[in-house]
Amino acid sequence: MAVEGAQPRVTSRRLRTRARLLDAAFTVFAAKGFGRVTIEEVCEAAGCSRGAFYSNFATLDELFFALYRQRAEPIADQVAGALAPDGPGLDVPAAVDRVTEVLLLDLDWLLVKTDFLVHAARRPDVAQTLLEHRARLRGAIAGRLARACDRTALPAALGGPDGAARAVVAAYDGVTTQLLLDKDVEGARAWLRQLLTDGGGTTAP
Amino acid sequence: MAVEGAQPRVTSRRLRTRARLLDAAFTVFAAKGFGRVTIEEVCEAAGCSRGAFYSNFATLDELFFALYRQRAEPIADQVAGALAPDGPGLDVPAAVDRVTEVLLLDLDWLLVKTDFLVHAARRPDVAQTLLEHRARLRGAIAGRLARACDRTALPAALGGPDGAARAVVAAYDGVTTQLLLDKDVEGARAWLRQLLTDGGGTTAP
DNA sequence: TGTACATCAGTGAACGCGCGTTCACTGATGTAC
DNA sequence: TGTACATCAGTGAACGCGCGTTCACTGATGTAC
Repeated sequence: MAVEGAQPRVTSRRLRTRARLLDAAFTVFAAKGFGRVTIEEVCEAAGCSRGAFYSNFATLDELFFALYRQRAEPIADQVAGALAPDGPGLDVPAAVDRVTEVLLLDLDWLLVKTDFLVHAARRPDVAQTLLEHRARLRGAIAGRLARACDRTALPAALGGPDGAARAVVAAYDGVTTQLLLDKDVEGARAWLRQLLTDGGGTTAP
Repeated sequence: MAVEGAQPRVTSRRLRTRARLLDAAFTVFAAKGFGRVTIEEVCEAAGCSRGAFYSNFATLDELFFALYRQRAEPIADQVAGALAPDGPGLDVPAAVDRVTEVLLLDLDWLLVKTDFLVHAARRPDVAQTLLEHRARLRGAIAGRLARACDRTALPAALGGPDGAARAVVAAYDGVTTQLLLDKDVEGARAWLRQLLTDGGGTTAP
């Protein structure tokens, strides 16, 4: 009779519906942009009724946020993985390629992520979540750079591993902007590789 | 009797209404984001009827585009002005401060600009306009760097004035992303100053 | 400069669609025996 | 394992608001004399 954790039997059916809604949301948000999507469209793409939507989410905002979490969280792990030591020193070109693979693989995701950014920019609490996610990424990069620091001279202007990590993140953000417009994924990768490899200070003359 | 240029007497009244709509649009778009704004809201903020809106613009999209052009076009000029030679060499810190003043002055504008970016990312023709605007900015920077190039050694990784200009633009874009989240304008300026000043290779040891 | 006129920018009421939201129901899923 | 039951996830019709769009009108603005 006690209400317990108020966890009302999370059935597999429910899980499936939720997953279908999230997948559909990604497709529809990527195609049209968050602001132009209706609940009805998401439901149609997910192949379920609007009632099913309301059974799982209170608002489109909530679905959007859930979608962001679902997709963004694995990415920080993957980046950390891509930076895992492959030896005593840091093979900058290889690491850059691996990280780029994770961060710039999917134009649709960049689109949704940027939608989420402008959304977050107007809601301090959402911005907080995004800042924390970014801090995790930056931390992984800074940590890796710090460990490699004795072998790899970082340009002084960057101000240590922490500043360098900040610069790397800014480079990725900057290249994302360009990428959204020219859709030239290969160009973006090549550019980043050049900037971060030669700029990173690993190559001896 | 001939239709002539079909330019039907652009009255001052019309000009005033149009300007009011554009100003209102900026306020409302900045506050809520393009996707969440209604024609009615813009009209209310502009203090005119919806009929007046339709007399001046066909769609919200059209108004948004007009707003972008109106605000973005002077900026390229201002950046070019801020980079005008103040002597034979290039005073990097001063130039960076002046450009930053133009590009990162107004958080509301960054918000609207980013909205416009994601909008453009889904419409190739709009993206083209934005790419051209960015090319103008980049060209102004590259030109200035080229002229100063004999005195100022650019890091080789950047690949000449053109590549360096690209890097500078990416740095601004990257810092914009961070700025939208943490709203720390002063921090962003300081960071850019450090990165571009010391990284630019002007300071002799 | 003043007046009479023509045009057309802007008004605001009216229409109706699209979509968010609700809710009585149905049948899928999990539980108890 | 099979059956009977209870729950609750998901259905889809219905409601109604908000807003895009239209249009007959009014009065501001510019023109001609």
